[in-house]
Amino acid sequence: MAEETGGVRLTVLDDGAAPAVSVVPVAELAARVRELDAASRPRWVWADTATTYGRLLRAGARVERCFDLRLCRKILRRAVGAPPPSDLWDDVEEREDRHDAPPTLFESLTLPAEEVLAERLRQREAVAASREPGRLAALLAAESAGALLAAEMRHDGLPWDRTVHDQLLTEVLGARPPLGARPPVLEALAEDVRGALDAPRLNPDSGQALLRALHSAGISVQTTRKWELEQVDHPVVAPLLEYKKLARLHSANGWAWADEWVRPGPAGAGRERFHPDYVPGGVVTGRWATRGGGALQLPKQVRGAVVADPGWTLVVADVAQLEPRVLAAMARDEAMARAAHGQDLYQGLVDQGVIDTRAHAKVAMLGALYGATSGAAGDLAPRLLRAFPRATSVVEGAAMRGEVGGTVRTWLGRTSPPPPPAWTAVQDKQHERDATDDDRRRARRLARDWGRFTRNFVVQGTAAEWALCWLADLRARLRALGGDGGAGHSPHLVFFLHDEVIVHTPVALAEDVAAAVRESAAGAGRLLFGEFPVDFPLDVSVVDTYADAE
DNA sequence: CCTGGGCGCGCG
DNA sequence: AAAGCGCGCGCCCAGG
Repeated sequence: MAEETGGVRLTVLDDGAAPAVSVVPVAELAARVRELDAASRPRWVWADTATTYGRLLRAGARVERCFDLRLCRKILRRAVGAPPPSDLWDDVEEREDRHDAPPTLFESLTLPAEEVLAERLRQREAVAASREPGRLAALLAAESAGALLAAEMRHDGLPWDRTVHDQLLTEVLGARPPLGARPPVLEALAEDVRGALDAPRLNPDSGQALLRALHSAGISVQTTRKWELEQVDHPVVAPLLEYKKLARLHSANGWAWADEWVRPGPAGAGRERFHPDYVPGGVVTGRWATRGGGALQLPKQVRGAVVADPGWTLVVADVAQLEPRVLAAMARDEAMARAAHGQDLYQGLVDQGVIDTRAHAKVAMLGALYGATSGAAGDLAPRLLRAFPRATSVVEGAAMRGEVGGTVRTWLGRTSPPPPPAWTAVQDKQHERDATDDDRRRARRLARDWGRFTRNFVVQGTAAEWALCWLADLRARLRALGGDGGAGHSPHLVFFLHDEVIVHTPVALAEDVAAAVRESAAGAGRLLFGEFPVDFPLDVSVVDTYADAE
């Protein structure tokens, strides 16, 4: 599918048949797409899902499957260096690399029909010629399914009760202030802070001024971070920490935020909608990012404003300890999979006698995934190595490749970026004749930094692939439960956060949805890791408000 | 005046 | 206890 002036060009490719080309006027597009999708469940191919599918959604059409050429190209370029450069795509890639593209450019990425077809062929050849075509193909399909879902969730929005939100804000901040002013409670707390520090003109939003005022009052902190302030015994600490917490709420998810991101919902829904702008593939590891609205940082404080429509409910599900489970599976580490059997992997480590307490198990495991070297995590690392040599070798191997400037790949073949030129320059410098100890220290430090990145990349990236497979399968199951998948009357996904989903569903279907969520999780595990015995247990709650999910 | 970096904190 | 991964965003502040 390619957009043209006044219409959209559809080219139907059927194996063995000649391509059938038609140009559909925009006014007829939705009906035509619905008809084709129902008749033959095609895989729609287009340059960019946000552009084209966004338009289709607004016109009232949903589709089952697609290839997002822009996202697939990004993956393929890293993974196999193909498809080859092309002037038409270079612009897109450059803009993405520079991160300075105005959103409007992204939102209207269209290409000539010939280019869409040519690019699809180039990508198909690149996959076929790759080392593991099956896995890469699965990754491209999952990425594209994610793109469909992101567009749908953006379009449908997250049910949001502005009244609850406003009450919540007013309760803790006081009445809404004029634009740019502090709410009364914040102003009072600022005054308390000024009094306690004897700094009458202090603006507590200024980190530098605050640090100076703390020092003047005889408080010797290095930073103004929360955890450091918590160690200090001084009357300023309580009001200052409260100020920081509320100031954050006010600026990040306050009234101004709601004005910008919450809009009226569909007619008859009764509830408004928060419309975040998800960016599939926006993180190097394959996780989604967001652009505006901060949907991936929706604080627990305001989750009470996420409320189902009357007659509807929310099914909230999250995976317990996704990343260590993914590591066990990709490493084929059966000992670790045994410890991961059941709901609580960290307790599993204790029960298997690997580590003494659950708290230690958590610290040690996260340390292994992130590359902690010091503190409790560093001390516990040898125990994990002895208990789970296979899993350990996967992350250690990834770290070693990163430290020497190599790249690593996720389970399905998403490839890490090479280190930046400045990194390589520093590594080269340390071997020159006039290199100083300082140069060598710097090079080693940067090498270890990059090693921690590649170490985490393989696990975080594979976890993101699991989550995409989970989403794609769940989306299909929900469509089957609810007819054509329109958001008006059938269960649909409204939120996704790395290892957590929210489905908005008519109350009568809540149990079916909960079952679907579990089946999809099991299916994602089998799709990626076959019969390797690793569980992906979910915490599922059926609630009226997100705040009530555990 | 705008822009980019640093900081701090929200999320996983 | 407080560093080890990936992000976005709002705020200050220095530099142009």
